[in-house]
Amino acid sequence: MEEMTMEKMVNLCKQYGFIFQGSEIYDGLANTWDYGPLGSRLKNNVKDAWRKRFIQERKNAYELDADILMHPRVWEASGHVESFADPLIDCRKCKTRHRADNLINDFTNSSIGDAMTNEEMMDYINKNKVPCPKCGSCDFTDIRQFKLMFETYRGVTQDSKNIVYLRPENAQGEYVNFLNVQRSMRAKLPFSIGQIGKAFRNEITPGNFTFRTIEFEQMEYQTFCKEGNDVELYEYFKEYGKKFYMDLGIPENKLRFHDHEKLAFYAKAACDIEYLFPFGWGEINGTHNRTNYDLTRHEQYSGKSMQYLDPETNEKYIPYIIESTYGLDRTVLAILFNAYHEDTLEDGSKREVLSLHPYLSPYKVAILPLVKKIHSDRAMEIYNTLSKYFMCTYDDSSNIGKRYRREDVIGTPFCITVDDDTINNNTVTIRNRDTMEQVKLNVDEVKDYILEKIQF
RNA sequence: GCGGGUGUAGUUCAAUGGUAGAACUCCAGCCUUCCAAGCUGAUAACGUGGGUCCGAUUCCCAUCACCCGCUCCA
Repeated sequence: MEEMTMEKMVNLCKQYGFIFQGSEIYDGLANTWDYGPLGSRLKNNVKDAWRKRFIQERKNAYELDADILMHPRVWEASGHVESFADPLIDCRKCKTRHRADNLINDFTNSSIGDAMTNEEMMDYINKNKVPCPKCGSCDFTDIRQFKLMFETYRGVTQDSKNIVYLRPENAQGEYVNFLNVQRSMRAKLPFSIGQIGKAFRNEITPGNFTFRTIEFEQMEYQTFCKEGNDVELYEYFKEYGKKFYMDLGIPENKLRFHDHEKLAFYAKAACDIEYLFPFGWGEINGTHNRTNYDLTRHEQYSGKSMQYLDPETNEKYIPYIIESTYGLDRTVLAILFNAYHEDTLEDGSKREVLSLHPYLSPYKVAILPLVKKIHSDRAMEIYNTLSKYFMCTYDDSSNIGKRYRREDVIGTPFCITVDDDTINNNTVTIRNRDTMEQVKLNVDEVKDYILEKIQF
């Protein structure tokens, strides 16, 4: 069997309407991708699966849909305005790019660069003849601030007073609404707020199809708890995340935990779940113990109390937060790679199959009249009935074998063939994508048969 | 943003300084009662912009996009 490469996946996604290059007719806009008819179905099904596991099936879990645009002070409180911009510097000799602060820190084997302004760093580099780590020369361009947050303007004039940012992460939406959700839902700690939504980062790097894009969607889960419960919850959500991926059909040997050695300023502990992509292990989930850092900062910056009154002990305190973030686009990509395989049939012919969990499949059922002229009308009746319950597709072109193969490669779990028996005896043949087994069912039983099989 | 590579139909590939060719896919039809069969027909491409030239898909330059590597990714 040929190995599935990123290039083949990009082609397959384009060919069958999963994912298209963004703005393709204008030669594309780098690192943007549009989800086509099947891709959006798949993506929405992943979201629904996540909602089911993380909101519906859990107690004390609430969904939120916060705005992308937030008050600029939010990003000062979160630390993004300060730290989400890299001071970049280029070596004129060998053309390599470096972060100026890292250059100084590595040179001095300290962290003095962290506290310096751009001017101070530039002075330091020139005075101390800090060499380029690659070529050893000291001939650098000026420091340029590379802002990782997208900026736009609110109102008619474009000045710094009305800059608003496209959110670089969703988490702050949950944090600023912590008290609203807690009060309106009469929630007691520990409770969780989940949110699915887009975030934007002005990244430099091109990145492996939809793995790394400038606009991306996250499924986030913030659990608010009392200090002391945080360590246990952190471990719990790591495992819960892994279980979620395995429920989606990803085998354990394609998943691993990756603990962060270098922690962000807000985090006490951080661990990724990685999936084995063709380009190597890549992060698809991140679980962080953010302590009470974020709420404390929001209390400082907003002047509003973020304290929780514990009804059991009458204590007041700022909760700890365990964050578990699922990259939706990355999860979809991992699911696609995991699901794709080629089969060799008994007669030696090949078929391409997307063995998606039926819950995730864009179409649950394909309705196929065996002979177009004879069975189309009855098949269309069945389509009209079943499509009230789940996504169906209808195909009457060319021969039946070809239509099976088409459904295989887009991951449709069931094909219903309408033949003379349907017209005479009201029975259809249901063919299973993975096993290729066929069963005969009365038309009236089909709906329940399918509904049972597509549960997550 | 740097270095290298690649841009021809939906996909995979040809050829050519002078009307761009095929296979598969897709579409229409014929045939067909369960796994990519066959037949007929149709649609469909030189990434973009300059330059050289009588004439550029081909040569040159720029640009855009993609791929590999670096850098980056609290």
